[in-house]
Amino acid sequence: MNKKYWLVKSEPDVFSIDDLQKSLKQTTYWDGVRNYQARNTLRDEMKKGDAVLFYHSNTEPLAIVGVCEVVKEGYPDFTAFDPDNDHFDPKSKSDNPAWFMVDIKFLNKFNKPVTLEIIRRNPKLQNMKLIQRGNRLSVMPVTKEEFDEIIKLSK
DNA sequence: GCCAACGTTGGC
DNA sequence: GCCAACGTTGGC
Repeated sequence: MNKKYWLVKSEPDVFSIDDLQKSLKQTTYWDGVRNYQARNTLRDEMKKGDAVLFYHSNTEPLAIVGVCEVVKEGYPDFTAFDPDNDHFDPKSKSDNPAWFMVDIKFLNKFNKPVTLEIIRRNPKLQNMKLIQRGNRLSVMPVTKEEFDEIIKLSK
């Protein structure tokens, strides 16, 4: 089974890589994704052991800040069922869930965050979905080559 | 099924 | 805080 590579975005004010590192077992459920394309990725494509780049959005600096891994594959995002939860969605029923999530575990935090600016300037990273115009996906695929290049840049 | 209005994302 | 880009909603 070939390992795959992904990138997830998070606003550090809401949930940062440090929050992940401090979480119980350094693991969290990746809830609140309410976009169908990202939902399909979470539900169908992300597999245990896949590597995930952790990106900080809406902050300074905008950067990929570390790596985590998928430890539990797609299952219903239960926060959609709870009317008191910010991510509540009445369209999603427990017997027919609309939204899914995976569990991710902290692996490491980069000594040198790889900023959006560095990524934009790197010829090998021009095809990353992250820097494509108008990209708003919060979960997206990354190629092995892109992943390896990001790791190289983080050292 | 079209498309205008609206809400959200996220870089700047 | 602004606003471009884009997804979703809902009237028709």
